[in-house]
Amino acid sequence: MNTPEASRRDSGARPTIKAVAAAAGVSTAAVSQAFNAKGRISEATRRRILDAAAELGWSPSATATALRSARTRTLALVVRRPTDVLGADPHFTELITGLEGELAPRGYGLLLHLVADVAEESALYERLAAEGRVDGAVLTDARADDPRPPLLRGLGLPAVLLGAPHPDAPVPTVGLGNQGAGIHEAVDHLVELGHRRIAYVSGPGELLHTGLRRAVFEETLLLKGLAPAAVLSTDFSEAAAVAATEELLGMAQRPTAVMYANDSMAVCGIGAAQRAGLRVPGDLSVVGYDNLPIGHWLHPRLTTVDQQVQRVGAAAARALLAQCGEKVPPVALDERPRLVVRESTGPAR
Amino acid sequence: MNTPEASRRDSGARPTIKAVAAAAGVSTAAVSQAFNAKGRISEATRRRILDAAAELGWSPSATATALRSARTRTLALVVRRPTDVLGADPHFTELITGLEGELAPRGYGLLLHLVADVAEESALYERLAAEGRVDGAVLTDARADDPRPPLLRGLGLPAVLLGAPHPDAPVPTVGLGNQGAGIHEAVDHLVELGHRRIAYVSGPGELLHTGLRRAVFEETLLLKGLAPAAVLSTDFSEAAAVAATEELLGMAQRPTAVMYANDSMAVCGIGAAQRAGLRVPGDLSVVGYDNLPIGHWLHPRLTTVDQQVQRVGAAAARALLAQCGEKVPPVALDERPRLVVRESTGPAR
DNA sequence: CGTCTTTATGCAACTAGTTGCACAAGGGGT
DNA sequence: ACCCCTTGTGCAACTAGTTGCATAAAGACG
Repeated sequence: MNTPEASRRDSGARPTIKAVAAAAGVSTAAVSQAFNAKGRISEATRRRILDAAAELGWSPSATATALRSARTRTLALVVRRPTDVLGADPHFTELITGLEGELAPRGYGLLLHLVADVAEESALYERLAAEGRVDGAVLTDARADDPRPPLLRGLGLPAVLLGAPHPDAPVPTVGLGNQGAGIHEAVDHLVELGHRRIAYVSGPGELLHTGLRRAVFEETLLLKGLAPAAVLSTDFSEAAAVAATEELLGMAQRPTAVMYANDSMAVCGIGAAQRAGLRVPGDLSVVGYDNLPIGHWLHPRLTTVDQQVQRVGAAAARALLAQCGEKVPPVALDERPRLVVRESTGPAR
Repeated sequence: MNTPEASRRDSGARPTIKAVAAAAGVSTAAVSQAFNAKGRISEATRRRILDAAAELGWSPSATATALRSARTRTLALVVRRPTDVLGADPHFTELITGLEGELAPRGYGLLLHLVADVAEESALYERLAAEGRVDGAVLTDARADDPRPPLLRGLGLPAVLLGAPHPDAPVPTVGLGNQGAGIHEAVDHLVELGHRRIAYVSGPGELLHTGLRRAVFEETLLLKGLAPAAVLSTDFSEAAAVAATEELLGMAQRPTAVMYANDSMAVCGIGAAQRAGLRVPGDLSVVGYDNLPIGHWLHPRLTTVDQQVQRVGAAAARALLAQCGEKVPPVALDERPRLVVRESTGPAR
């Protein structure tokens, strides 16, 4: 009834460093030193302090430590989500998995926020910085004239931007090198299958990665002496993907293959094509982007471009931790996005 | 070159309450009172202080406030993710959306953690509580003899458990009432369509909601004088869903309809059936659970059960905030899970 | 013109750790 | 036996706000 275990649990108030110091018969300074492996304490004293702390179930208060050190051991991830798109892209789940894998073992936490637009996102960073709530931030979806890197730099908040590495960006950029490689491969693949009328369904034009991929798509086709059958922009929503697909299928010379800016849209596109009575890949070949797990299990299995979102997430976490003063080896991202050929692409009719 | 704007941005160190007090010609106590609408300050002084703070770009340090008040204005969401399942279920994205919608406007943050199993999850709560990093936690996936509610109660950490409301649980449970209603409706729907051999693909047996739904499935069939064609348990992974579907399709008397414990598995099941040469719903009817956005866009569109994950998330956030001392009206969850009939179900052959 | 009351403001202690510096104790060398 | 040096430990100040209590200022009233 009165084991140390029980008494620890029962005491409403959390134990403080003073309680531990009293229990071990030392000063609070000694307790602090024992926990931080600094100063000079005998191994015996150290043991005794650690035992007392374990007995009381004490860990240093994150808040007090943060106040003193001006480091919260918390990083921010802000996800921008158009109000009309209900669920966020599973892409983010993958990214978070990659980030967490690096943060958790080092005692860092990930503070997640959802915002509607860039203005709200900027206001949030201002608040997070002013309140000192986080040590750094991961910026997703780099866009042309992105206001966030200069903003965060001005706020003195470490940050990494996900996307194509860019030499003179205000904040370090993390992403697979040669971002266009996957698109290039995909176009090659389709052309080799005999496709000549290939369309591209892009994301919002202001996002850099989407613009880049679209440009690579057009350049690669040009190298083959072909012109795009069509290039449509969407807001990444499922509804827009379906609408774009229907528009493509209604063309006088309809494309025999469509490449989508992400897997979610590709899946919707396949649905739209099938609903229109077309067979994939018999009548229409489809290529996605991201290599989400679900693509492997659909019928037909989705041909897509793997850009290792998790790995990029891990690299971003490392880069950010390094900026926060942690001694962390960087993750080498020497690979490039790669085409994963599955069943949604086939010979042109 | 030297606007207040610029000088604010340039000064490396964040301004403190002292700087604001000095700028406004008052004491730090007055600044604190101005920001917290407590004590008695003249409106004129208040204005002057607020202006000075705005000028300097100052907000109270979240860390210092947290130390003094013993409240961090941060809640934890721990997602348990089997190591072999790569991406987390989009279900969580919906849940997070619902939570964030309530937390953000009140200045609360969501600390997200991913863990491999229950042991790791418990250890994490112990650490979060000992370090005082969060004010409360959202517990997902209630399981039989769940160790987490008593643990969090012992740690003195407010919590809400998502799932079927349960009167004498150690922590409040938030979820739609009459959890079985959706399954009940779905079985009715299938039986009306003439199905007699209906199978159920369940999640891990130790999860309460999955066990409950499976039980309701069996009871409802029994009321109709039918027996389940089969009931299989999986770990919620895509691979397991495909394996279960293949097993069902290989039966001597194969089922004419399959109900899955979530949409992700249902989508994989449709893929597996189509790959086996069956048509959905012509040869096999499929019902999912969750009403993920993607289900609306597939071909065939997925018949599923809507359990309003976002709304439940919002209710959970409110319930937790109320426990943390915030004055928040509770969200009424008088609705029940409802069947959404789309195209993946049809008459039995 | 002094005293009482009301209102506004500041002082100082407090939250829970961390750390520079001073000091004490013990051992070894001369 | 004395001194010095090494090692271990504690005091007190510091991080950035918040708050109870004291006090000052100003107006009202006798």
